[in-house]
Amino acid sequence: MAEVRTRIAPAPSGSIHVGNARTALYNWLFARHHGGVFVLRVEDTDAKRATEEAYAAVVEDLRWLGLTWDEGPEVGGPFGPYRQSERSGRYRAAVMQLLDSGHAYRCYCTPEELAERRQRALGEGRTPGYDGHCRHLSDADIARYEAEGRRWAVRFAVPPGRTIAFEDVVRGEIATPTERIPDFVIARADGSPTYVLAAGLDDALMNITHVIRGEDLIPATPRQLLLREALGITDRPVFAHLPLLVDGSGRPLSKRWGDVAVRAYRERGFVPEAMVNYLALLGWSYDDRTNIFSVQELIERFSLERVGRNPATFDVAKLEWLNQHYIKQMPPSRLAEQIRPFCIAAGLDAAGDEGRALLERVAPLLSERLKRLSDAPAMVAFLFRRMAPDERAAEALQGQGEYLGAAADALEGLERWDRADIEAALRALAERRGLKPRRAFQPIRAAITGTLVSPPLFESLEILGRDETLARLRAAAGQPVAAAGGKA
RNA sequence: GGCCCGGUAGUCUAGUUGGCCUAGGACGCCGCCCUCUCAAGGCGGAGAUCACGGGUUCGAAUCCCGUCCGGGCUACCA
Repeated sequence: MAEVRTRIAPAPSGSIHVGNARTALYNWLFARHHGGVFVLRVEDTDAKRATEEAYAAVVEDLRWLGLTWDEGPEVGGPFGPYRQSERSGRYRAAVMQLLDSGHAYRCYCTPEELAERRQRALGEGRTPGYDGHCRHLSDADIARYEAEGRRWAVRFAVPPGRTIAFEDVVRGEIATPTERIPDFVIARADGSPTYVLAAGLDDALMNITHVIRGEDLIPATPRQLLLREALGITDRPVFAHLPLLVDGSGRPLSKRWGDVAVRAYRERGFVPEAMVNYLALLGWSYDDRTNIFSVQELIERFSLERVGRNPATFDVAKLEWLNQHYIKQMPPSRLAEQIRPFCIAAGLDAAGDEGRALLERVAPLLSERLKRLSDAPAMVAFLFRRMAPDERAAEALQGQGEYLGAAADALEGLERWDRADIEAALRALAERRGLKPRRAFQPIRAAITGTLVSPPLFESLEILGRDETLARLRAAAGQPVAAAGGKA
């Protein structure tokens, strides 16, 4: 096989949809697996939506996912430009060629006329596609339309009596009689190309060998094949149409259901490794048991043959499980860096060196407790500020004043302030009082963190520091606090 | 309406040259163990008449026919 070339061709309408992210991932994995080229082509022909910010968001998302492109905007390549807005000359030339060769014709029908005929066809139970009205206009008709000042679009003249077939890697053969393909628009009245023309032509011009895209584009495929043929392009790419991603009720993922933008997942504390792993599993499987794949493993194992055919439901719970897995694997120092922005956003003073150091120290306690990076602030807030006890903590503190004072006393004289000695002192105290560990430590946790759920207690106290620990215990005990040196 | 694609537990899926499937794995859920809380980890459990109905066959999730359900396309959107 010649060099494999795949592409992702997003419309820059902001942060990319997770469905497009999956399509991008499969294209990328396929290219990497075969040592081929992954192309990024921006379909920004719809000027209304294609803002620079939206474009930047697309680029940012792809980079975040790690889907580096070998050719495309910002990196260039031999088949550029890679933004369709800069390729209009090529589309125009193709349209002219098709017009000249009789493969396409001018259509003078107005949108109103089309809508009306369409309605009528629907009302009479007929197939609503274009009726070929302008396909064989007489010179007189044309002269009249021109005299009326009508604008024209260009339609492809679909040849009758043929069947266009192609072999879809995931679905097998798909054949379409040309009778079912109405003459479709390839250039709008303003001269701009439609998707079928632009995407199909660019795929050919850029030597894309494997077109991997959503199954919503299956009907576009025979049209693009027809276009290639009419343009004299003899080779054709391999097609693979991926099943759609749907929500819990089987509908395509939409804003109504929840987060559909990749950026939303990043902002909600998911890490790219988890996202990539999860997306890979959504429609593809390697065997009957493996769920965890590093990017390298995905590249080695990915194949279109093992892509499924049925639509997949996006399940945040499984994504979270993977996210937790990758967070657990992360070196603590990296985890500390990753959670820092979330802590800062939550209002914790984690921006400076002191805050950074604090996060470095708690990170090991967090790695097995975070489903999302965004869970971190709530768990570490007590290290940055004193917390008013919540309802359950307040309850646990009832009548514990004397005990908490004793705990403070037990800790005050420690020679070394480390986890092991803190634990030994508090366990000894519990022992003396005949308290079960749970009953002994929860009041202390409540006094220190303001809650009954926190990172492990002894480590937490070690990190908090002696002064602040004693101050909080004494405050909770109702005792005067002797010159607490900690932050409050 | 027409054409196309799909239908294994709540979810993702394995299995599709028919027998190794009394349908395997994972997430989630439930229980137990561990335990200073929460997690993590270990162990165990519930959960699928393989959409439904026929047929072929000694034998079907796997083959054939029909039905139902879901989705896509049917745009001068992509």
